[in-house]
Formats: sequence, structure tokens, C-alpha cells
Amino acid sequence: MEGDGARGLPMLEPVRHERADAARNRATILIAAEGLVAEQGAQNVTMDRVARAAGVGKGTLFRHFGDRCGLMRALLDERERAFQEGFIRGSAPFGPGAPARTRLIAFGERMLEHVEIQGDLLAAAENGEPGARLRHSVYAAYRAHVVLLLEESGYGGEAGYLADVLLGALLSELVLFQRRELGMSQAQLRRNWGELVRALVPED
Amino acid sequence: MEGDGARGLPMLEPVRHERADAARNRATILIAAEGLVAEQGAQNVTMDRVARAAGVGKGTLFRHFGDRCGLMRALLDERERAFQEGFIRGSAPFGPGAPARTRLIAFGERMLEHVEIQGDLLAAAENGEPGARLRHSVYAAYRAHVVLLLEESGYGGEAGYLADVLLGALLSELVLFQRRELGMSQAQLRRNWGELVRALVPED
DNA sequence: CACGTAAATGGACCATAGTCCGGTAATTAC
DNA sequence: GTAATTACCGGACTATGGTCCATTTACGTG
Repeated sequence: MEGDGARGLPMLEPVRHERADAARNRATILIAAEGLVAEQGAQNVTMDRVARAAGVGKGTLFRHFGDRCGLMRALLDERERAFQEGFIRGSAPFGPGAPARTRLIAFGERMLEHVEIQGDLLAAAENGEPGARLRHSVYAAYRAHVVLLLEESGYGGEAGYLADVLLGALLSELVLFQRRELGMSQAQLRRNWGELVRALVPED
Repeated sequence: MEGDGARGLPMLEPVRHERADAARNRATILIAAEGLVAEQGAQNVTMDRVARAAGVGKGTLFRHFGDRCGLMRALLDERERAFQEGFIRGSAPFGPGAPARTRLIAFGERMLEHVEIQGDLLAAAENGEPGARLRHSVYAAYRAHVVLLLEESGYGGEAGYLADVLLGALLSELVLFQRRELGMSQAQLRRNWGELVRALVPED
């Protein structure tokens, strides 16, 4: 049914060439949005203001980023990419090379730092329709990584379930609540995360 | 500063007498909202439509329930109250009388059932500003209960932290995702919940 | 280079959550 | 019973996320 081009190579990119003006506008928008977020906080930035600040129409904004969460995600993208790169190909214990349980602890610690630095932006990016964040590919990537580590560690139970629970403990909404509302320190969260993982995952 | 009536009894209700028309309107609104939710699903019910269906103005709606989440919560209120009543004063193992760990497992199982039945409504009620659900008194009540059980069980770590993690595993957004998107069965979730608690909480 | 096509654009438009306030009706004091 | 008070009412209004489409602009081709 799909009209594959029957060329030699299957196309890896959905878009052959992003038009120059589109690329320029995307960059302009991201810079404008970044500035607004920096000066007023992610929560107070409206799509209208971003569009006006970037000097483009609202339609352009939504064409490029889909929705508000998409824009926020795009702002996080660079860090996000570095984060994923880190646990896939970085150096141990975050990257490969250390025992699985150790890596899992390192994963959580990095995630806590990530939330510390990008907290509001993360919260804004995850705050869409119910369940949207779970269906997104970023969650899938994290989940797959945790599942892999759990299986590697020899965990006997259902790794997918435990991955959901563990990622739940790192959810930005929760971590921000613990930090700001409950007054837990970052060190406290790190310690508790470590204990949690050690209690659940076998040493290998 | 507060003008306490200096009568004999401290007032237990913030409002001395809800005016008859107000009470009538609240009831009418709840009935109308219940009907709309039943026939179109919580997600598709707008405040405007509820107001029109109830034959009241929008202002009345917001005066009574604060915001959309408040209305959804009010619709859940009866079940919610029964749920809380159950784990505070009900019969074992959900209520008092059983070992703490057993009660905790029962708590989770009831919560999973609760999500099964009231899923969409719960999701709608929890879907507000980031962190709002965590700051709400319902979350505080659940958290306090779980903390109590953990301490009673002789859990050595920080009970508050573990309570957040455990409640995260029961979050309606997550459970609905696991049921609908991941295709996990309710039995599977029950089993995994039980294993999770048994792995983390000492038998007592 | 001229041209045709497909993509990008922008801002008018829509839907919906939430606010505000002049008017009104229920309660209370006398 | 009547007047004063107080709480309630309703719908017009605002703010904001998101859609639509007629118009414009870049790009590949002859």
C-alpha cells in the first residue's frame, strides 16, 4: 500500500530537504523561545508571545513544533540528546562498562541532576494530555534502557513493570514536588534512589 | 483576626448555612455532569456544556467547584470518601487489623480496582497544573496512610520517599497506560504490585 | 531564466478554561 | 411584615492553545 520510491535506498528521512526559510525560522523561534523562557520561566511563556518575539505567525510555530509541549521538548532537545548519548555510548558507570545495577543508580542520579537544572522546562514539556508523555518516544527510550539494565542484572520479575515504577520515582513532577514542597535535598533524593535500586535489583 | 463565633462549639463547617438555592444548584450541576460524563466520557465534557445542561451560568459552576479538576473530583467524591473510609475504619486487610505489609498490598489492589472503574475520571481530575495533584489533600491522605503502614512494618528507610514511589506505581495515568497501551492485564498489575511491596517492605 | 509545483507562511478564526461584576433573591434583624 | 444585608447568579469578557486556508516563497526542471 505504501508508495515506496523503488529507488535504491529506502528513505531514512521523511523530509528530503527542509527549505532554507523553514530552517531559518525554526532557529529564530528556538532562540526567541529560549530567551523568553530564561527571563520569565517556562510556565509564563505563551505561544503568542513566542510567535511575536520571533516575528513569525502562530501557524508557523505550530507547523514546526506541533504543540506547546513540542516546543518545550525542542528546547530540551540538545540536553536530551546528550543525556541519551551518555547512557548509550558514554563512559561508565553512566554508559556501558559497569555492572547493570551500578549503571542504573548512575542513570537515576543523572536524571535527578537533569531535573534539577531543567526542572520547569521538563514539567512544561510533560504537561500535556494525560498519558501523552508515556506514549512519547523519549519515555520509550528511557524505559527500554532501564529494562535492558534490569534484565542484564538478572532481575527475575517483570522488567517492564519495574521500569515504569523506577521511572515514576524520577518523574520531574514528583522530584520537583519533593525538592520544593517537601524540602528534600538533592543528596537525600540521591541516597534514597540508591537504596531503592539496591533493594530491588540484584547485585551482579 | 478570625471572627470565631464564641458560641459553644467550634464550627466544623466553613459555611454556616449553605443557602437553599446554592445547595439545589450544586446538586443539579453534579447530576448534569454525571450524566454528561457517562454518555460522552470525562475528556469530552466541557464546562460550558455542563453549565447549559444544568441550566445555570458558568460563574455558578466555578463558584461551586473552583475549576474543572474540582468538578471532576466532586464527581469522584463519594467513591473517594468510601475508599478512604475503607482503609481508615474498614475491615481487614484493607482496614486496620492485618499486618502492615498485607494492608499495603490490599491498599494497592483496591486502588487498582478504583482506577479500573473510575479511570478516565481520575485522569481528568489529576490533570491540572504540574504538581497540583501532589499538593492536594487527597494525595496527602494517601501518603500519610502509606507512611503509617511503612513505619508500622518496621521499614528502616525514609518512609516518605518510599510512599511517593509506591503511590507513583498506582498513579492513574500510569495504570491506564499499562492497561490500555501496554496491554497488561489487571491480574498482572496486581501480581507485580504484590511483588514490589514484598520486595521493599519487611514482613511483620 | 522562466515556470510549475510543493512547501511554508501568517493571521484570522475557533474552542475552552477561567474571571468579573451588576443585578437578584434568600436570610436575618427588627 | 418589612427593610437591610449578604450570598448567589448568570452571562459577557479575557486569555490562551490550537486549526485553517488563501497567499507567498523557495526549489527543481526544461
